[in-house]
Amino acid sequence: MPELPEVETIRRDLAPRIAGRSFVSVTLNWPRTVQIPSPEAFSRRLVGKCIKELDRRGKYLIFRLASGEALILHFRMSGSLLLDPPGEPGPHTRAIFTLDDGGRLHFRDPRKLGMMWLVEDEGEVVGKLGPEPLSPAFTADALGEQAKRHSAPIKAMLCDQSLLAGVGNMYADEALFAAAIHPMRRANSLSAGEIAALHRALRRVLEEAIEGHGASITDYQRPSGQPGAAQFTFQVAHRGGQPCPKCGTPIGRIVIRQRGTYLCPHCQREPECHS
DNA sequence: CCCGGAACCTGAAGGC
DNA sequence: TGCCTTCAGGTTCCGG
Repeated sequence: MPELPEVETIRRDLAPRIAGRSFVSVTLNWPRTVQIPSPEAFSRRLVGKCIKELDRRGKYLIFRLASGEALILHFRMSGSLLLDPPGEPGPHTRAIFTLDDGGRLHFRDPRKLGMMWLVEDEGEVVGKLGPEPLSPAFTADALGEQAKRHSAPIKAMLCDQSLLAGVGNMYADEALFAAAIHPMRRANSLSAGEIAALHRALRRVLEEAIEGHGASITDYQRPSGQPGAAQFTFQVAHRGGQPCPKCGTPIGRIVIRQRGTYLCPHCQREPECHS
């Protein structure tokens, strides 16, 4: 599931290879991936357009075009973007972008939940996102102010894209474990010390995952087809039943807001039971 | 405002 | 072995 570190890896891998290239053709095998405009207009308008730069906002990958338009991709659960994959396009290839140097970009997405947009104003798609967790603007104070205003479980707050961009299920669990905070704790119950620890943990967990080129838990792969290695550094995420690296207690799994949540029941103490 | 639940999807895993 | 059910989860939308 591509979250911030996975999308950032795709951006870094791809940027030097496709900056300055133009689209020669666009083939849509699953047109419903396209949100804006119509699939026909999407393909037609992309042809001939030059890629100025690749950017990322939260979990969105943004192709800034020389025309001023933006091609935006979201990978949701199972999407990946492959550059020049060997052989014929696989059965899960939903779109193929051919570039003017012969390069081919395959949008692969087994579960068909991925999305693409071609827009004049990227704010139309990414305008409502919260701050980037790795930007200087995201301070511990900013996180604390945010937390004060929310009584929801802290994990739900971390995963809310309008409050913080790019953190999803896996990295929220990892950050909360690193900060020794139970994911069910109400956001506005966290002490200043806990907020500071959580802020540090978020940054460290995301930076380390980027260094590991993302986590290949299920379908994610780098544009080269290689897997990432960040999953090997996970302490709790997707490690139910295995011993906690800090204390040896078996990692537990609970459900918060319909999402599987991994935690150490010993290191991350339960919030007060209010019967 | 806050929350739960469904919908979108299909491959994998579990039950019988 | 094989069919059926359930689950996974990011985002959006609907309803209580």
